Amino acid sequence: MISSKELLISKGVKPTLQRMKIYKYLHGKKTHPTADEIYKVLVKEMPTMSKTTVYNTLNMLAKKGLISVVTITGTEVRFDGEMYSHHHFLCEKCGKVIDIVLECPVCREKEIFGHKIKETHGYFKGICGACRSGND
Amino acid sequence: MISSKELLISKGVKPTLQRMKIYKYLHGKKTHPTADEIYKVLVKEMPTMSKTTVYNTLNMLAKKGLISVVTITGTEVRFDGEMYSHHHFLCEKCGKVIDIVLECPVCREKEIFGHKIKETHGYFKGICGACRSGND
DNA sequence: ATGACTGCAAAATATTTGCATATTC
DNA sequence: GAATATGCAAATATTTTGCAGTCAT
Repeated sequence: MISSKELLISKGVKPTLQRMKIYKYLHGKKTHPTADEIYKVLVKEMPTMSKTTVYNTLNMLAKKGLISVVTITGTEVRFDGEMYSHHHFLCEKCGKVIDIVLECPVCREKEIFGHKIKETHGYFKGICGACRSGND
Repeated sequence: MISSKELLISKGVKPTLQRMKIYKYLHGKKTHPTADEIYKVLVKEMPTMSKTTVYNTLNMLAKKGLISVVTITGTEVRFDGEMYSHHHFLCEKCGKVIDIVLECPVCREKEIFGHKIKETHGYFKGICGACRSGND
């Protein structure tokens, strides 16, 4: 079991305190927070944390392949600390983004119609189970 | 062959001049413009066209199922006038959003893990054929 | 001391809202 | 003339940028 710190180092990322806090906050979390949500939580325990650093770090971690970007809502970018292949479901009622783990042949493609594929994202939109049964 | 006007009426949308212009601009177009791009084009031939109306109309048409929302970039919402099922490819180099028509078993699902699915979106990101071969 | 990182403030971008005017049935 | 639609301006939300200060090697 490799530590978060070693993981960052192995990808060539200098493990500063801010970066560790941000990465650890995302990793293993089932929610898919925005940069602003992450900032608001972390600034409480680290008052000097700035939003710029949160954005810088998230974009850098995404580029390094350590976290992934979820653009399901369109008006804001959400982040996911889990890198195994999975889809996302957005509930139109409660706004939650839920992980959907399934086999998807289309996601295995690395090239299509001459275009080189680096990332694949599958998004579903609808009403989640909890909202359907009235258990928010 | 049903006209755009009749199509809007059949979905309960009053076919005002502004709405017709916006719908016609999107429908049959292969690009996936933002609200701002649509506004900039249409305001030239119709100087009173306002951005508010463009946003209102696009959101309303999307809700009525006449156009679809493409959230592949995350920082802005794009719109697609074609409603047949297809995926999208975003080129990281030139920024183009390209339609990808393929068979996808996952897209046929109407419910998953108890969640009611209303929409499915498949997004690919990478380098498009033109950028790979240097023909921008 | 050099280069990398952080953080504040301001700018840029995208979208929504309040409200007054105009249009339609 | 009531309801609906439009349009301007202002507000809000999200993300990026410029730059000065800090930290680590």
